[in-house]
Amino acid sequence: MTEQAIQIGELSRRTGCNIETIRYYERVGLMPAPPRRGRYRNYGGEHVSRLAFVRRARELGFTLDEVRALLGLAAGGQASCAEVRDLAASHLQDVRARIADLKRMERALADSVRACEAGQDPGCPLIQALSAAPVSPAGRSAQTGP
Amino acid sequence: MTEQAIQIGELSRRTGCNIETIRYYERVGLMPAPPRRGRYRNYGGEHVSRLAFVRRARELGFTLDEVRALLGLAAGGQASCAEVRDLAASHLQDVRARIADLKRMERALADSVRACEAGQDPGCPLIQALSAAPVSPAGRSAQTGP
DNA sequence: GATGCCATCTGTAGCCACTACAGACTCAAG
DNA sequence: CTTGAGTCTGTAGTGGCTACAGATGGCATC
Repeated sequence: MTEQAIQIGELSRRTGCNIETIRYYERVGLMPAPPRRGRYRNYGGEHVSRLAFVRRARELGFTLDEVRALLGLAAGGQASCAEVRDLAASHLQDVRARIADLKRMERALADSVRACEAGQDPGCPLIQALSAAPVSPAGRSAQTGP
Repeated sequence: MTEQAIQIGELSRRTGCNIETIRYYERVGLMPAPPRRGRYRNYGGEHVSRLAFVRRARELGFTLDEVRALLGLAAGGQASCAEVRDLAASHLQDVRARIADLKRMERALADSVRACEAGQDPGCPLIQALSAAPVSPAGRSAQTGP
């Protein structure tokens, strides 16, 4: 029979997911509490695929809440395709915003490091830049992101 | 006199830094405990610039530990320029790695959303992609990043 | 001098997504 | 019987804040 139950260690090996993380997913309701043999958890094929799904969604940067939503939609047949797409599209916007943020950092950092390497100034240019005052002495500033 | 002390609210306004965050920085040793008038904290110009420094470093994505290091180096004169540059360069590498990670996500997400929009497949292509099996059935995988 | 109101104070708990223990137990092999 | 690997529960820690409860402080107004 190919339908044998596996233990948490084997599930971990098959999905690349940490054992502690698997138990954590169970606690927060992302994974169902599996049946037990004695006190040991017993997983079947459906658990392997569900956990793999979760992991792949996480690798795409979805939050656990979004993953929960995706799991719900995945169970609901193809009627939910539009909802899935919306969720993904909105997450994509997030990701792009984060990339833009990081690119701003990258540019500023690269500039400073280059200035440091040129090394003409009196005092470290990077320290100068951090000490100089674009924090608007009379106004308030906006945070980086929501 | 321009040398008057300000309270935490005014410091917050001048730096754009949340009051609770200022107190948090004091707790974790990023900001010195200022003198007090009664039980109220009293800040001077040096606090304004230090906090502004911290905020700018944070906006560049430095961790609080790195900011601590930068503050130490900033106090140490120009001898430390090389160390500052190294710190910034290594942080720059981090930032670039994170950008690369996010770009991978972005590509995968954009592809899936596009497939969803084409909408030929039986079942949502995004759900299909998450359900399909590139999690290496026989091996283990690496996490996204440290 | 009593009242109202805002600012500030301390201390604690919550967020996210894990990760890391401590200390008990189960089970199979040697 | 012992040993060792695996699993169990429960709790606490990470980073970088943010939010709240409940107590004071100080000033203006009546």
